[in-house]
Amino acid sequence: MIDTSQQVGDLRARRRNATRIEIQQAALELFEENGFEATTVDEIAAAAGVSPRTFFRYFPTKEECVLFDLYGFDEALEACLRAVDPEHFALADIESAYRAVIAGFDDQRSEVAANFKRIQKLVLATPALSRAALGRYTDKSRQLPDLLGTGTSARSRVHIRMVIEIANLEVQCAFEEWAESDDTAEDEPGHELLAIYDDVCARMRTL
Amino acid sequence: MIDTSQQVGDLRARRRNATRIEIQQAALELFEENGFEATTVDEIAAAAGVSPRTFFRYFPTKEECVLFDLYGFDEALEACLRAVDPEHFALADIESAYRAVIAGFDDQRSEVAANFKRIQKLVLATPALSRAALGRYTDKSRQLPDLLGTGTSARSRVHIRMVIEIANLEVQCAFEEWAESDDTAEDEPGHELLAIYDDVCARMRTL
DNA sequence: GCCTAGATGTCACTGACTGCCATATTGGCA
DNA sequence: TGCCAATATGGCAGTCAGTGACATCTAGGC
Repeated sequence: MIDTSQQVGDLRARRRNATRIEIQQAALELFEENGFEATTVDEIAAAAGVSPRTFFRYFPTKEECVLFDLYGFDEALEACLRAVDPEHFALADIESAYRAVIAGFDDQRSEVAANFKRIQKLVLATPALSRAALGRYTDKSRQLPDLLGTGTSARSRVHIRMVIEIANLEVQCAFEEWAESDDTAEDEPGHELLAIYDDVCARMRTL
Repeated sequence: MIDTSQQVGDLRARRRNATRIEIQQAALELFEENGFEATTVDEIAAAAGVSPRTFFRYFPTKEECVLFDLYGFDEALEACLRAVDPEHFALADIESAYRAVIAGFDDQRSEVAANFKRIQKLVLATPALSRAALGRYTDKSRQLPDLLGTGTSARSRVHIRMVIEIANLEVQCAFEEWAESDDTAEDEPGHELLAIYDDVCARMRTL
């Protein structure tokens, strides 16, 4: 029974993901066309061919239909970080974890990368989305200490959080520079991003 | 004419500030009593003796009636930073600016500090307020580069922003530790905060 | 081809926030 | 003192995000 329901869930999960992507694409087009504020959820739902109520079954907020982690990057990051020893936790550890995720993100052909850049541009241009994206980063930086070390002291928890926040800042800056960078004549967008990320990390060290 | 209106504005501004404080106090009590989400703006307005419409003339959002900078700290910080040379802009510059603001905040007797701690605790306990507070910090980190250097390059603008974000992170951590610290037997709350802040800055250097 | 879980739609509702217009207050001036 | 004009306030109607409840529909497994 459990196996059956899980397999069914697997099929349904794929469908759900497909619907999510459809809604997101409809939303992105409307936001790019008319702006985030001027677009209502009802319009997005209509464009995606679902009811407004269904929209909120897929995304908890209007912002989240842009920011939702469709490709499981958060999970990939956590997997990378679980291998790290919480006692000797340094900035380099998260940096390499992020690096691995960004590299894998490069492997998955440019369609995903293009969508990401589209989203990133929209986020940069929309205050409400910037705030929501920021909230996501911060949520991460508060969840990860709990996930990493259970027996660590309060002092080291703060240390871990600081390290994570700085790593998040690096990623944010890298994504921003990447989104602002010239689109013309880009053969390897993901690699490009990786180079920008490394550069930002290097600059961070010269603080 | 201009002088007159400014003097009138001065008197009215003081009244407006008084009303703002009244609304904020009413809001704080209700939030502490029933929680942020469970409290409606209508209830706050009623408790403060104004109409709901007037509430939104004083604060743009429900969150802002907690976070609004009643004491002009942002302005004080900007004043401290204006004296800095944008070309040789280091983390220590913002740190000392924040330090000066926090110290001045200590001078103004403990009533202000107590209110701040109250607010800080509420913010920590309320996700919606945490996000809004975060947004404020980030807005600052995007405005200050423009304010500091007009002729600086894009590269140094990013550098300035990074420095500011790190400084903001230090302040956030310090405020959090301060709010979480024991209330019992505190003679000098502001000085206490200053010590915590210095400690956080020192720890940040060991990243 | 039925049976049930999960997906979807509809409806009604709350609550934040805004624009508009009428009214009340108040500081400054004749 | 009493009027004028700027400003503050209230009331009202409306938009829109988000939620709960209930009915219906769909599709996978037997």
